[in-house]
Amino acid sequence: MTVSERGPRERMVFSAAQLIRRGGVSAAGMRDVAEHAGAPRGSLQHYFPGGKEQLVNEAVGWAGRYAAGRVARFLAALPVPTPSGLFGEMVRQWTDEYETSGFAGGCPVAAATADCAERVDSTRQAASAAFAQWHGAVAAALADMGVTPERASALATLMLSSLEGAILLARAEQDIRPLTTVTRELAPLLDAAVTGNSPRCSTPP
Amino acid sequence: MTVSERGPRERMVFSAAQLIRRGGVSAAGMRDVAEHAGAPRGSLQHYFPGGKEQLVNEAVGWAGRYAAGRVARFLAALPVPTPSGLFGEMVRQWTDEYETSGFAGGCPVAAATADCAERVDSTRQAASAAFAQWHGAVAAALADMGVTPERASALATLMLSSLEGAILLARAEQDIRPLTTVTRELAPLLDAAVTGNSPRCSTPP
DNA sequence: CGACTACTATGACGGCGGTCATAGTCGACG
DNA sequence: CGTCGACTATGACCGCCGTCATAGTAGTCG
Repeated sequence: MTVSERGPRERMVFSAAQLIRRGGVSAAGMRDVAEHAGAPRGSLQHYFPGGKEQLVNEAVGWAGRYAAGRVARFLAALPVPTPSGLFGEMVRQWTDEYETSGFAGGCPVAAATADCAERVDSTRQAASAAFAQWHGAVAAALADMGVTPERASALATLMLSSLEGAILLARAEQDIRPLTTVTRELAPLLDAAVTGNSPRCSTPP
Repeated sequence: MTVSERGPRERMVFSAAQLIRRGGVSAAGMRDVAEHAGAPRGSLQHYFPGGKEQLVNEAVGWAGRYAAGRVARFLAALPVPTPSGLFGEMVRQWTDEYETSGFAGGCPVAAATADCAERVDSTRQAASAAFAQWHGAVAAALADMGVTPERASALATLMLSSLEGAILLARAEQDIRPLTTVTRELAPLLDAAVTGNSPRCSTPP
């Protein structure tokens, strides 16, 4: 959240991600990024000779690393690690933000994908890598909980998909209900995978 | 898919949705929309005096109506209606497109949400209405299958979220696997709701 | 001190995109 | 025929945006 400290270069990447989050890539002008980062405009062409494309790609990469890093911190915060607990924390990050700061922003990787996936292949690849990193972190966490690697990967995909989609719905409706709904509905399915039981049932009534 | 027939006004709305699907709202220029629709540029300001905002909002509304309409057609195509069967058809529409035509486009409502949700409230409302219409159609279909209204609504939210998120991942990775994964993983959970059993288990092994 | 590199500062340029203004076509109706 | 309304056609305007060019500062090393 803090923009201060760390070099101006990193600040600009961070600010780019913040602005992309809100209005997509085209709404994140280079001048805006510099101003938001409190950095001189002239530094943009110095640090990012590849132009906006490079800046956007680095912002997407930063978001991927950030999301993956959060997974570890979520795990550490859980008293007893469970798939539903992890997913709940991942979702809670968004409900907290939306409740305290409003529904201004979405996922920067999602925005970059929607805006650039077709035209700018390097950005699409950056988004793919970011999702892959995030997915890998979640899948590894699930595997640590005793889920088989194949199902861990599949469930991680399901978690990411549901979260991204719920973020979208929540922003459109300006209501966190989609987020809470997917958390609640997915919880039993997620936890069922950790027992090593049938994929369907976990705890009988 | 057909651009021909129907008045030029409707064609332009349709074309706008098509272009928004690909590169977001900012990539859908007014001149591009007119050209893509084979309509005269001068007609834009005649049919859409509200400017681009109106055009985008109508495109989003069109997409919502289209998605809701598809639900009914999917139901009709199913030999025996089940929640997982419906979801499979909804997903299949996307896997079919991506396999035959490439990963060029996503959901226009999602793109409009990501691009305009914060700045243009009328567009955000249009997106919310579109999602609501789509959600209502899915929930009604589930209720017809014997799912209680509350769970039908919750599962519809889950289906929409997972589908939208999987579309995003699929476009980034240029691979339909996220789509097939969510279909497979969600199927037992969805069908479990139709039996009226416990929310967790349906068919014991 | 001089030179060199890293970084900053700012103005200009070219293109694009939404919108407006103005005029033109065409059919209907009286 | 005249007029009116619906629609089409085009060019111009203005602002924004990414990029480039050029120059300036500052710290460092020889």
